[in-house]
Amino acid sequence: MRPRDDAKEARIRQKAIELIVKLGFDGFSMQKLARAAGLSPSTLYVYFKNREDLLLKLYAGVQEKFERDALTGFSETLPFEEGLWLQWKNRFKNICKNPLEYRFFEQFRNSPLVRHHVPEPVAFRTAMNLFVRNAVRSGSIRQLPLEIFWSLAHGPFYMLIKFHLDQSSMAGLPFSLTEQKLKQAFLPVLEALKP
Amino acid sequence: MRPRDDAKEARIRQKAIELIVKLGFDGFSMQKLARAAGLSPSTLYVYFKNREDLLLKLYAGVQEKFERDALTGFSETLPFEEGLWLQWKNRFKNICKNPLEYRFFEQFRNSPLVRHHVPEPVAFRTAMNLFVRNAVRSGSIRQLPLEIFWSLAHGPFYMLIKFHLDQSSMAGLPFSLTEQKLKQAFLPVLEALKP
DNA sequence: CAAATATAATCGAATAATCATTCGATTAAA
DNA sequence: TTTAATCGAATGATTATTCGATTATATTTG
Repeated sequence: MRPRDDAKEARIRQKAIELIVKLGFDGFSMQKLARAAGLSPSTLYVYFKNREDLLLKLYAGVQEKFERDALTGFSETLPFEEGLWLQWKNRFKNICKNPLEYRFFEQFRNSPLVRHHVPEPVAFRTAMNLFVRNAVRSGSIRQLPLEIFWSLAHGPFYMLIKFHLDQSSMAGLPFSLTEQKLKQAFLPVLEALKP
Repeated sequence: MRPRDDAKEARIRQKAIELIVKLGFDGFSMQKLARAAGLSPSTLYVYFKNREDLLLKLYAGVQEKFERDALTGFSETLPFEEGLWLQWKNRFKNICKNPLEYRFFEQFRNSPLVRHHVPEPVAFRTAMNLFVRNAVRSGSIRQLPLEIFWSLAHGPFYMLIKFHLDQSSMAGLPFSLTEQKLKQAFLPVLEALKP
């Protein structure tokens, strides 16, 4: 019996993300993917049940990787400022290292496909929420509904990321995010969250 | 000579947005649109040069409407707190009144199509930036790079909108945004921006 | 004012390309 | 020897767009 080639599946996934970021979901097709990955269209169906299954697994894979990497060095018991800053730094690094994956992720999340996505175990989310509860209990931050808290704690971050990836130029020059600028936004966010 | 039917074009635009929100760009086709709008596929090409032209004009139309409505009652010379709160309220109302348009807008902005979009006159953006300059000069807020300022001033808002439209449930119940909750997020944002 | 004309809107059908998926034959490795 | 991976080709459906015929209306003419 012939074994399934893990490297081949990884190549398919990688090429799929590249194509989708370049062409969008509507420009993306199984035949184009097969050509880009250097194999026959029918081989794709060995690794994925169909097109939708491929897209959903792509999304699940990217999400899992981003969440795992965001937890590097993290603990719910970290002091609040330190823990939140670590989250910002981890996510910033991961997005910079995998910009295509992030663009794919955002494209997927804003498409109707996301409704077919089977949600993952809530481990990541509960870790984050535990972190907030500890911070409230220790008096580091004020008590707020979770959605409001996270919008304050991460909203600015993700808008900076958007500016960065779009190379947006609000002032004269195209914007490029650095860890220093990240910090410049982080300190005011702390002010917003203080009790 | 037979006149062009403005109501028909409006119906096409409306149905197109509905279909795209429901099916995504890849599920959306000219034939489906024709059927939904109750006309022949070829009639679409009277009103739009081709599929891409349709999508770009759809986007431009939605953007223009959102920006125009966001300026209702607004002036660059408004006191900072009042002006920013008006922006939040205006945008919140418009999104609640036109959720499909907003979803389409976000889907488009996160797709590669956005690169083919010819940017509009910068009137809106410069109005906003003038507003910030005035606020800095009057000492209402601290001086920050524009991108950092806007990420602080609007990042939390748009994340709340996302929670609202996704009916996200971080706590037990699905999240639904109200003007009161909006205010609850707005006050800390002011803290973040104070000098 | 009524009738004729001009013209763009509209339609249904057709075109060629591309789509997702399948199938039978072949290949490679356990 | 067995068996799943792989392939090339084929399937029928759907795609964007076009075309010639028809329709409706604004304008001009009688």
